[in-house]
Amino acid sequence: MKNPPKKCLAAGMKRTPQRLAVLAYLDGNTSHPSAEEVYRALSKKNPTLSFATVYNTLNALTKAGTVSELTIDAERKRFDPNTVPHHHCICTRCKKIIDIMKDITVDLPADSAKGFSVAGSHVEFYGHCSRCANKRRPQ
Amino acid sequence: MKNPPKKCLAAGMKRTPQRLAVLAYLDGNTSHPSAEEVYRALSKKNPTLSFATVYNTLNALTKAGTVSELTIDAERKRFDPNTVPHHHCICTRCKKIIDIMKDITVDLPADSAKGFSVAGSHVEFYGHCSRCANKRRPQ
DNA sequence: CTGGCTGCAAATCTTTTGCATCCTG
DNA sequence: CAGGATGCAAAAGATTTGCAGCCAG
Repeated sequence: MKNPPKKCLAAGMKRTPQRLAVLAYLDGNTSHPSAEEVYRALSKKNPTLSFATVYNTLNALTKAGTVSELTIDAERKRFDPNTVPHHHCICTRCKKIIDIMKDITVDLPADSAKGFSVAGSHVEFYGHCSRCANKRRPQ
Repeated sequence: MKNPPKKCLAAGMKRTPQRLAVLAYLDGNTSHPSAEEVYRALSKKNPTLSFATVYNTLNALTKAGTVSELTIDAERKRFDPNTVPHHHCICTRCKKIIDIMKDITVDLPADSAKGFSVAGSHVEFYGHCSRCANKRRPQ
């Protein structure tokens, strides 16, 4: 339960130390980091790591389907190693994003979008996380 | 049904021609335009309109609650004059965003996010719109 | 070896901001 | 008439890209 299977690079992607570092950082990470957060976290131990490589790697991993790009934060892209479809709770106070791994059945109401064929859905719950619900100030 | 009540500027906001133009463009608009689209659409008729004013105005309208800022497109912010909570269908082919004005009941599954108090929710349906479902190429 | 990767810097794109001027209330 | 609003240009932030050198396969 503590060590989910390590992510692997998709076939055809060279196993460079930079890519493996990004992959290791993301693996099992539920903090939905932005590219900058990935860079900052890794540049300490990998002084040569460049911003461009982080972006290139994240984009390559996204294209390969190894990670997902989240459109949840208007200011920047966030990345999620959890590629299983799931939903999110977003704390409007501290901005924390919590994964909801349970299935949620949502049906497109009849007569809503004529002829739209649904392939999937994503639910965002807005509100206060447990910490913020009980405090005056965020986090 | 064709002319929804005209949007008004919030109390305290000066009624400048630029703001009224942005407001008129957005009123009843269901295309979820980005700041650039608003600017491009209006700069033809309002040659003096500046990008900065469009951004300032959109931000002011958002703060006043007159329009909503959508976090649906990873590339840029989009704006929606429809401030009634609603949901969206997103065509993964032509990128069209269709409003779903019907209520959708979504419950946060028990035991999901301990202590999270839900204030609202937003559902995004992914799939193909009617046009794209029947064609080989987008739109 | 060789093409894919990397790091660097410069370029792009989106959005914000400083400031002098303008104009609504 | 005053303070908020505008336009311009520059700044800031996020992301991408060109290119020469490097290294995994």
